[in-house]
Amino acid sequence: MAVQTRTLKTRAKLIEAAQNRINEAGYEALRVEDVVKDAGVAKGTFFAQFKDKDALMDHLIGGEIHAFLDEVELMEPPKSVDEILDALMPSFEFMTQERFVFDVILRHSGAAQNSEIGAIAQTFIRNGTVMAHWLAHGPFRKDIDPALMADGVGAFQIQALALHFCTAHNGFSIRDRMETYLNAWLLPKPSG
Amino acid sequence: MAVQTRTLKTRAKLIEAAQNRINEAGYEALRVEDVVKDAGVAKGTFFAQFKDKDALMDHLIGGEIHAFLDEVELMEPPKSVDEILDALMPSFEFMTQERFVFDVILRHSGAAQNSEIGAIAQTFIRNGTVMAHWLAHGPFRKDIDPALMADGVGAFQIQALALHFCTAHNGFSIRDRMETYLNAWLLPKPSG
DNA sequence: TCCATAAATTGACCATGGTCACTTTCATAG
DNA sequence: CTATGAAAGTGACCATGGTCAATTTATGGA
Repeated sequence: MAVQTRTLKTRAKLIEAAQNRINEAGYEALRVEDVVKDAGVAKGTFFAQFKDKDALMDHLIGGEIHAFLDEVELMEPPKSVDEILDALMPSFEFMTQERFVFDVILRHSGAAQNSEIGAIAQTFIRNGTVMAHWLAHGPFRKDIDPALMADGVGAFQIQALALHFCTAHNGFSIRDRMETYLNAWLLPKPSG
Repeated sequence: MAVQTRTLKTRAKLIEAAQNRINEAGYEALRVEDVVKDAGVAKGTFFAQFKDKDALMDHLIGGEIHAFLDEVELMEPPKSVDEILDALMPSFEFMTQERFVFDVILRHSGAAQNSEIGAIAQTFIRNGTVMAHWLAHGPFRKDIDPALMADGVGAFQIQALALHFCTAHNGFSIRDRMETYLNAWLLPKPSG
């Protein structure tokens, strides 16, 4: 039998309840019990809709990041490292609003361990595609594949975000650190 | 009053019990209840010794990585990307033995959120120091700070390990992917 | 030696994510 | 319209990490 309308409504209720709670108290404070109570369904129903709590987080956080990418995709390809950073900063701010959020992103960034690819993992792929396109058409190094360059940007992104939460490495903002990384990665000058 | 001998013995018993369990069934299967039962202490005692289960994991996994670094520090500075990879591969194998282990490492790599730096975070710092020394003395690009180069190697390391667990990106081994990354990062040829 | 105080330990208890046998609701065939 | 099987939903229950007031044990001074 096909999926019933009922199911979609239930799912929507759960997502709305969760989003409201998050708007009130942040991601970390979200409790499944609160969500099902607000949504007016039983606990088991939650887990019929989402494999686990993390799957809901993936959906919600992934959704936000996708929204940032919607903006980003409308932009002209950047002409400099600085312009790349202008494009990336909004999503960086979202990702660092809570340590918890970044942890969820980290867990899902590599990819879904359970074969099916989640929303967050998708954003990384999408991000890579956009970035590769940009890098191929901008004033950056030409000795390596744009896809590889994009891959590297992703790696440095994670690194810069991770160090942001690190007590030891402070004094540098994420943007400053990213600028250093990207200049060295996208505009190497090994002769000078 | 000072720390009592008792405490050290208790801690040692807990660590030994945990390590035995891990040797039997792996990291993911470790249960605090089993550990305290084997060690012959109450549950509360565990949490007097370790802030939480993750702190024990940090201690044990960090310890293993430190052991790899002990080996690595005895080596001659590598003369090529290939030799760097020879040095790194053993710890990569440890880190990828279980998805769970890699997740713990990820969580602690950035650094301890709770101000005090943990064993895994220490290994990343130590790794950076060794790597910076190597890179400063090897046949690699000279246009950027060795510490920055080392930072980048760390970032690519995480990336390569993360992609290893990614369903989508397979067909490449960690070593192959790292080789591509490091050649592009340490030996850029933007003119050719 | 004995007491006072701090350190260490205990285990009942709690918080919370997740499961599953059972019930209810829906869609469709006859 | 009803029977029937599948999909959806339920909530008591479980697993497991973590807490804390109460208890036991060690230490150093009088």
